Amino acid sequence: MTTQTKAPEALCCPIEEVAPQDAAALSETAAIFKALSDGTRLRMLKTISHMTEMCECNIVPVFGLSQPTISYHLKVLREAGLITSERRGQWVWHRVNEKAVLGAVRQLSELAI
Amino acid sequence: MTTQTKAPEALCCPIEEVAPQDAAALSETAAIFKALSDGTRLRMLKTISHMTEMCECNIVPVFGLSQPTISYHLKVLREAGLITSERRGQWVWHRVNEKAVLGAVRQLSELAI
DNA sequence: ATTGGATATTGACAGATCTCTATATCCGGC
DNA sequence: GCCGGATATAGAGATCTGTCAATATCCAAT
Repeated sequence: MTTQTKAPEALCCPIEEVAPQDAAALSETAAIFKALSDGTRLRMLKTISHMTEMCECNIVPVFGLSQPTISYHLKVLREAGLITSERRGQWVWHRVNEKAVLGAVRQLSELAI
Repeated sequence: MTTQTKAPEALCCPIEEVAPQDAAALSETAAIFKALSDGTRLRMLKTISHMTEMCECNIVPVFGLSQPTISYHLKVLREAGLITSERRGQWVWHRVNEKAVLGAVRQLSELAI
């Protein structure tokens, strides 16, 4: 925050901020993208989506990572709202939350307008 | 990679990996999402998109961050392919690369199928 | 109640990320 | 050629992230 740059009005574009409510929506979207920003988590999502639903015991052997690490990634995805998890007896089943994914898709699309 | 979990065939779903070429595409997509996973960068993208194109001297005063930090974020976005930058005289103008954004949109959409 | 397998949590560590200050580079005008 | 403003790079520090081993918790079956 040191070097103050001053743009000549005639040559540079006028300054315009993102509206506050947009900024709030964007930071929520950023949280979703943060969850999506890891190759392992993306592959997990893709795999779960493809299988419709999966339990962790079947996710673990696929990714070459420890069970706690997979559990951690599932938690990140869950807290971002990208998957839902349901316990059935001993196992916990995970599925992709299409609504959340499509919400992110929409936010992202708007950047290309 | 310690605790081996073994799922009973009858109760758990069969294991299925993501195809290698999909995995490669996904890790490329993850790189784009990594660039999108920061609130500041998302707001920058939104602002640039809204203004069609912007030069850094006008981006800097909007975000309350130092010029080098903005320069860094622009570089991250550029290296992810999300913006293109063109020098005109003293200034560098940035615009959103719609193609890259839409590519990410498509990858993301497929997770919700 | 005890046992064993599935999942979650904790603590630790290496590496990445974001931010700054300071400085360098680039470019147009004088 | 020099100066001043715009942009880029380098170095440093604080924080966040992904991973593991160890351990705790939960559940069904015995």
